[in-house]
Amino acid sequence: MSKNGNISSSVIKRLPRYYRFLGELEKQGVERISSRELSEKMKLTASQIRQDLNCFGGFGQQGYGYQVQSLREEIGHILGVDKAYSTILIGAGNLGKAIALHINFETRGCQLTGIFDANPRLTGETVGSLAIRHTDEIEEFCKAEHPVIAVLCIPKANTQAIADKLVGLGIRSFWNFSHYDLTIDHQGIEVENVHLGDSLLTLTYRTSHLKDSEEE
Amino acid sequence: MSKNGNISSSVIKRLPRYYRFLGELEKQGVERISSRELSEKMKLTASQIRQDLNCFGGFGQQGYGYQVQSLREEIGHILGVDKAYSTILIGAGNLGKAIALHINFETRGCQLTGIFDANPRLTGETVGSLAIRHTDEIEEFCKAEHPVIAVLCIPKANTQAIADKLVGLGIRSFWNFSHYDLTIDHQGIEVENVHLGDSLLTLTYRTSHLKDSEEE
DNA sequence: TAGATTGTTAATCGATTAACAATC
DNA sequence: TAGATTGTTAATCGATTAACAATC
Repeated sequence: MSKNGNISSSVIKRLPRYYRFLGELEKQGVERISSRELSEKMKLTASQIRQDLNCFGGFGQQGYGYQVQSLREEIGHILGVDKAYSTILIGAGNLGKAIALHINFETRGCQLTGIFDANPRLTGETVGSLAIRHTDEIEEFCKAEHPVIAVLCIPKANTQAIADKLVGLGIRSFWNFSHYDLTIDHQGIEVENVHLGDSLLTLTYRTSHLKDSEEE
Repeated sequence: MSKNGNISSSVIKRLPRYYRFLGELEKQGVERISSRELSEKMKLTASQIRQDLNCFGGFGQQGYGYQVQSLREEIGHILGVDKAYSTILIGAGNLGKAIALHINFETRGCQLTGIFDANPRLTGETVGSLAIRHTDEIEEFCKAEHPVIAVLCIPKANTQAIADKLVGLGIRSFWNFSHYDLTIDHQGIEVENVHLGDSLLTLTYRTSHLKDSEEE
């Protein structure tokens, strides 16, 4: 069904957004949509939408547009929402707990199976439906459960060492929230660095450069 | 000091990362660095670094490189780390609390001055050094304190309405964590949408397309 | 001075937009 | 059939990289 070839990373970054908008439309009972209509909602050009969707195959019908439901399903399938990658979270501080509780892993092809923290006082405390385990148990857990994705909510000083160890234990992808740019040399390991601080700082930049606030 | 002109948004997005790396180098006691050395650490081309830094002015010295400390200070100043924009946070659920506690607002030109939640049971509870207020108090608070930035950690259904109201109360920038693409029509309002779910979903995509795991 | 490295211009690459023939 | 809208190719735009003269 999908043409594939080599999809540019900018297209891939837009895919979850298409998926969300189509989900919204589906909820509203919209059955078909043209690239022009969708472009108005998403503030993209219709050209770009057609170009993007065509990377993967001809999902539309000429003269008609796109079937909302089936297009959403196709994109979801491409993204992998129907997977169930076993996922562990390391670091059950404020942010770790919030991520565990706030993110719907299941609808994104992941299944949170373990939460770990180095602080023994947290061991046994539950977060959602999972009990926090001590980090000493990670190795055993990985050998038994073979998690594929690790969410890192730990201080930056430990990040690289822990990630390297996890690679040895079979982790193939990292969702990294520590204030550290994780890089893994091993082939075939994926890293998604999330820098919330950077995000805020660009907002500060734009706030201080607003047209009507030329200060200095 | 800065040339300015019109800086492309891709350069601006890289600025906080430069700032972090230079901070790290400064901590390590490194005094000077060449674009080539920095390019190796940051996995960029030396060309791009020189190109980026030159948008703002000649921070380097030919034959020598860049002074780490002063370059960092310059970039920090451009980003606005020395501002103190009064910032409010709406929605003190798991994520809201974690953001309030986990993000160092001060080092990013912001000052968290108020936390609000619609749930009256949370009113009075403290998060860090701030007591949660009821959302009914937002209007009064804004009229007295004139906050500039709002962090939105609220359900997507309410986001647009609350944001519109906040614009009327003087908020000029939004850091939006709700699962909703906030758009503001008013001129001169900045929005930074953070979609953590999208970030995870692209990681799921890449996990399912790893070279060694061609499944179907 | 010779060596190093920037600032800056030119060349390349990739992504976005425009246009239109194909087709439902 | 006529009208609408896609799929796809060509044109444009912008961002990255390469090259090198300027200069510390």
